Amino acid sequence: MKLKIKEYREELQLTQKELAEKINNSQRNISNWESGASEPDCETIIKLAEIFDISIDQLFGREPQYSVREPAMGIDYNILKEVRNLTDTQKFALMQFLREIHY
Amino acid sequence: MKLKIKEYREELQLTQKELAEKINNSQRNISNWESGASEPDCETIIKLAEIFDISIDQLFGREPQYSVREPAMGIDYNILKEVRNLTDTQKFALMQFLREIHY
DNA sequence: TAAAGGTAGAAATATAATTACTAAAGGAGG
DNA sequence: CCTCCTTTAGTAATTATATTTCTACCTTTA
Repeated sequence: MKLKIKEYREELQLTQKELAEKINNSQRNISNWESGASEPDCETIIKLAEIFDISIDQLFGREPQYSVREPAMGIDYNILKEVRNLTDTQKFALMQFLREIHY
Repeated sequence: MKLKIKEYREELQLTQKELAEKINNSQRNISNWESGASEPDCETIIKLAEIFDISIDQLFGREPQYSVREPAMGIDYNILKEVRNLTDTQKFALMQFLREIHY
């Protein structure tokens, strides 16, 4: 069984190493899971679904289950969704804001 | 991680042995999975969800319908990278900013 | 009380996951 | 073109975990 880890990781533009750090695991394990050489345990499967903000069924490559209630979005995804809707001018303002946050 | 195998098995009024036969496995393994002593692999997890006629999320003890989202395509790479490096506190500030930015 | 069905303890074994080292592949910049 | 750097994956050793086997303990029922 090969979970759809690579697909969702790349969607978030994370490297294997970055994803590994987010779930306290090794880059090599991410590689193994993505290739199907091994499988993450159930606890890790949940972590992955949470980071990708998808259902476990989706991570397993099954049909998404359409939600009736408000989806429990992850904070990263909420931000990305907002950013996508910005105009170029607003994006410029956002970049300035990000610079201020850093320094 | 303890999957909700026992609950759904009993709902179907199956013994561990009967369930084991349905998925070509041993009674002892069912026992181990139910107690949390071990975990079934991903392929078996799918088999179980199919026999119980539930989502994998339900088998994991999550809400029947968790979250669904569209693919995050077309995000500006630089912004995405910046956002990812923020602390949680900074992310909250950013969300505030994003809400204000489009009035 | 005996017998049968259902489940789980303990220990040995088998199998799989994880790690560590490292090399290949692909880009960025000199 | 060359070199450095990043990203990913091959191999093999190690570690961890699942699985098996044998069996004992319940509970039910005749």
